[in-house]
Amino acid sequence: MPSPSKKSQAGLDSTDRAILAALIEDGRMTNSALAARVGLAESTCAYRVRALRESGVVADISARIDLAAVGRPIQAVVQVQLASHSRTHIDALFDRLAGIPGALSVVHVAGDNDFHVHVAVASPERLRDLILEHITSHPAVTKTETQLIFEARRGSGVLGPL
Amino acid sequence: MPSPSKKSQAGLDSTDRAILAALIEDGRMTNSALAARVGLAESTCAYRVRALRESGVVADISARIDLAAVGRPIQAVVQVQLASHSRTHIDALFDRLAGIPGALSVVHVAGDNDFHVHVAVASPERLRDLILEHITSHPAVTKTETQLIFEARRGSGVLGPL
DNA sequence: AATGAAAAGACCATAGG
DNA sequence: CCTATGGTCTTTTCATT
Repeated sequence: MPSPSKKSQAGLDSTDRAILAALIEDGRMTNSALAARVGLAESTCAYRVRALRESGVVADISARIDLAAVGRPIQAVVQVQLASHSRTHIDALFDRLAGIPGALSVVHVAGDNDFHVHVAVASPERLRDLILEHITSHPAVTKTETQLIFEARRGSGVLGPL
Repeated sequence: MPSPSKKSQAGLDSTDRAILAALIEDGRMTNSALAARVGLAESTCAYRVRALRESGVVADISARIDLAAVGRPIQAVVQVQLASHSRTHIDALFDRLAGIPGALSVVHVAGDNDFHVHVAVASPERLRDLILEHITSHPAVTKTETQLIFEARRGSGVLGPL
């Protein structure tokens, strides 16, 4: 009866964490490889993975693509300041920013600038156009601050020690 | 012979873009499902996907996990200013920041603050500890500015119109 | 929860159009 | 780029523990 599964937090035992780590490393790993790696039978492993996906612990499994290869070699962070912080304005702007073509992520932060928008564009001109057309054109936006990204890297992630 | 493949940029035709879009949506889609979706024979589709991965256009396929579910419900952006902008210092700090446990991404930007570090932590105390231990402790760091993240969303991405 | 085993399905390499 | 064929590996299902 092999199951030393330690629960270190809300419903996730060490086997689940091993599965998560593996799927972060390679989201296309086959179930059999995964089962071998975490030491489960294939059927059990498949069951666990399904449970993790259905419960939303695995939010999605998705390809990351080379931005230069799809014609968007320039990246920037555009910080956006709002005049009004009413819920309605925040929500509306959030939607609008997330919908910008080329927006990779939009973050709503506590601070002087309310949103950080990470964008990828084809050229500096396109960056200007994007900001003018989709951001500063909004009546509630008081200010933007744009920083060119020299290099972006992934961090070591979240499955090391707490 | 059915092949309307329009090249809109460097080596990528519209079929490739359809494949990329599908794999961004669901990186674990089977080759047969993908082939059906983009209207290719399975053999051809598999060939395309392999080419896209080998050429690095598909950088990786990876699971995104719910940060709260793994015990890190607090996110923040920590902006970091450096005293010296020598190549050596930049590189060293970049490595160090990317290695912080809980670091999701590290971005080197042109601006007053040189780095933006996106982190996920278990609690505000852990955030403080992380900053003190891994960031301000570095001799070249002159200043940090930290913003709590209220909400982070994915943008619409890069495969819409240029 | 976890397992093994069998049926169903997906994949790969190959050859030919 | 498509079809078609094997042979192999993978996933799923289910009765059992």
